[in-house]
Amino acid sequence: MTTDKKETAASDFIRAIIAKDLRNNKNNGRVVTRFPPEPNGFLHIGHAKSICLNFGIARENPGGVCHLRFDDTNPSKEEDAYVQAIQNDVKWLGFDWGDKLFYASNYFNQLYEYAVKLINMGKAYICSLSAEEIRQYRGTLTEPGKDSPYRNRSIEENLDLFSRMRAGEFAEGSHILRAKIDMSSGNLNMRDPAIYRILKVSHHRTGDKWCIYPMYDFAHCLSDSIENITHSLCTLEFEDHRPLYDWFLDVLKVHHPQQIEFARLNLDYTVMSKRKLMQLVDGGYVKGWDDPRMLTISGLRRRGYTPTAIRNFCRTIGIAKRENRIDMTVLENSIRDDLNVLAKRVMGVLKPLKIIIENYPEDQEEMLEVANHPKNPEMGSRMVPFCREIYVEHDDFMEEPPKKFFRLGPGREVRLRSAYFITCTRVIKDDNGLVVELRCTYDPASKGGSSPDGRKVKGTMHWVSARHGVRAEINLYDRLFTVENPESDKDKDFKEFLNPGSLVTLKDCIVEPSAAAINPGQQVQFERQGYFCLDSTSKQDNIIFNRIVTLRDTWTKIRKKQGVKQ
RNA sequence: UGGGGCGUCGUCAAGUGGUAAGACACAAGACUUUGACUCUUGCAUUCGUAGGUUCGAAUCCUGCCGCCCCAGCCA
Repeated sequence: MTTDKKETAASDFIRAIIAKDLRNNKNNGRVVTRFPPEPNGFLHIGHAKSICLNFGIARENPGGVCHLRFDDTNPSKEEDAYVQAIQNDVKWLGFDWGDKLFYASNYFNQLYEYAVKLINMGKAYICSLSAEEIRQYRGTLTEPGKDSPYRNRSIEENLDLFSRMRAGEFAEGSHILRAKIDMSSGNLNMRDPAIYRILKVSHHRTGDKWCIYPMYDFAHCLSDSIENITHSLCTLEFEDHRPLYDWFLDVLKVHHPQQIEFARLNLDYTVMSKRKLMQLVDGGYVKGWDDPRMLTISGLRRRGYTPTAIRNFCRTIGIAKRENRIDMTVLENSIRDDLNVLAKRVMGVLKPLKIIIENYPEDQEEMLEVANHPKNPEMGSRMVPFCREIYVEHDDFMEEPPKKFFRLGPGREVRLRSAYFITCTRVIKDDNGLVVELRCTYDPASKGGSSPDGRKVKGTMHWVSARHGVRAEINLYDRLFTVENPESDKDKDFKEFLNPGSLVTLKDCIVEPSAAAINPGQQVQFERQGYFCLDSTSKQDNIIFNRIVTLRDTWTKIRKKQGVKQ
């Protein structure tokens, strides 16, 4: 079952370009895209945008394919554990690369040959300036750079030096292969960019075979070309790199994919870069890459998000070139939409308040039938135990109820969902004056939740039998940061805006027996509270739920408004 | 005094010369054994701004303003 919104076909400027190319038979009618992550961290919701775009386009076009290619040209940052996690995440999101799994490192030999070819064409040279000197020679944003004194080495010397770089004869940083383009270009990327650097680091796939590694600009365009990619989609910050992407392919006269850039995703109240997410993980601010507060794919999965919800979210936000910052409510809405249809309803009390129903026989217990879904009878019903002692939500009782509060209060009558009407007769407090227990009476005629005399009660509350309920721990998650854009303050580190209340663990929640029996990974709705799932660390004797998202809460809004007025 | 982008509702986003889609948010109301869901209604005489072309401009032209990205041997 799925709630994918296919009826609204995605349409954006990239798909428009591709459709036009197809009409003009530009690539013999082929569409080949690729998703090219660097295996240096976990995928996040921003990557999901790119995954949905690239794999989505491939899926939408007959014969379209999307490659998964690991852009592993910097072994000092990359690990095999990340390539495994990334594959897992892409699959989980619902996409399939078939046999099109590649690595830039697969092409190291070819890339090396292309570099040699460039040298032979007089289009690349070995520069022996230090990193610092290269920076100085590069010029500034407003001033042109200067030619390297090594720029006019002979082809023979360049060839010799390059092969010796490869052979490991030189120290890191002593030499570098550069493209010979234009040191006065207004585009810094064209000022003789680095192509190969010496890195005496072993690579997660090629081991110690190489001690020189190609740079992104060189490796990426050629990898695209080698794989016969037709449309190479990337984010806006690579716009400046496109002339270089084109330069390599034009000079080498090889298949030339079209690079198209789109705006990356920004979401309220979070950060969206692998570097920053890594800081949160490494600094212990969260409990790993899959911490449910993290907007990583694995974090969202553990939190209880569905692939469908994430895909729908990506469709909703669209693809364009302007900078954007999406409301968190859009993401939340996408999971509510999906789970509203799919999730079984159960009852669970987060902050228990005990009620003793004084006119309910002490030794009586009964099973009450409760529907699993209010709109979908096919989801059936279950039997829920009821007895004289029950728990209700502490927040559902107020000793002095304000206007419009239609839950429980002294002398008030409410409905217990699918059970009975009860009336509060007495409030019991502890020494500090805190309400610790309620005494009520019930109306036996109201069994099932309606009264034969037709009288109305405004409030309906969830409840759990105290004798039968199962104790559970529940993690309530809130946004990770307290401000919309934690990265906007240039004087403060983004971590200063971490929300101390982003995780609140409730240890003494009580849930109905059937809730405790759900499968890991299955989502349920605790009525009136929100959507939850079992955490991956949940055990039979220590049940742990994660709150995925709350239900929309009009009452809280009303209360806040009343608060403002007072 | 460099180069590259972008400016349409609070937030996203359609629109590509014919008179401003949709989504989220928000507001009002209906329904309701979840204050949920669902439903109804409202929400840009206006498209950064000033001119120009045109019968007609968010769409074409010009000037101006604002915002973002680029000086890794990261991707």
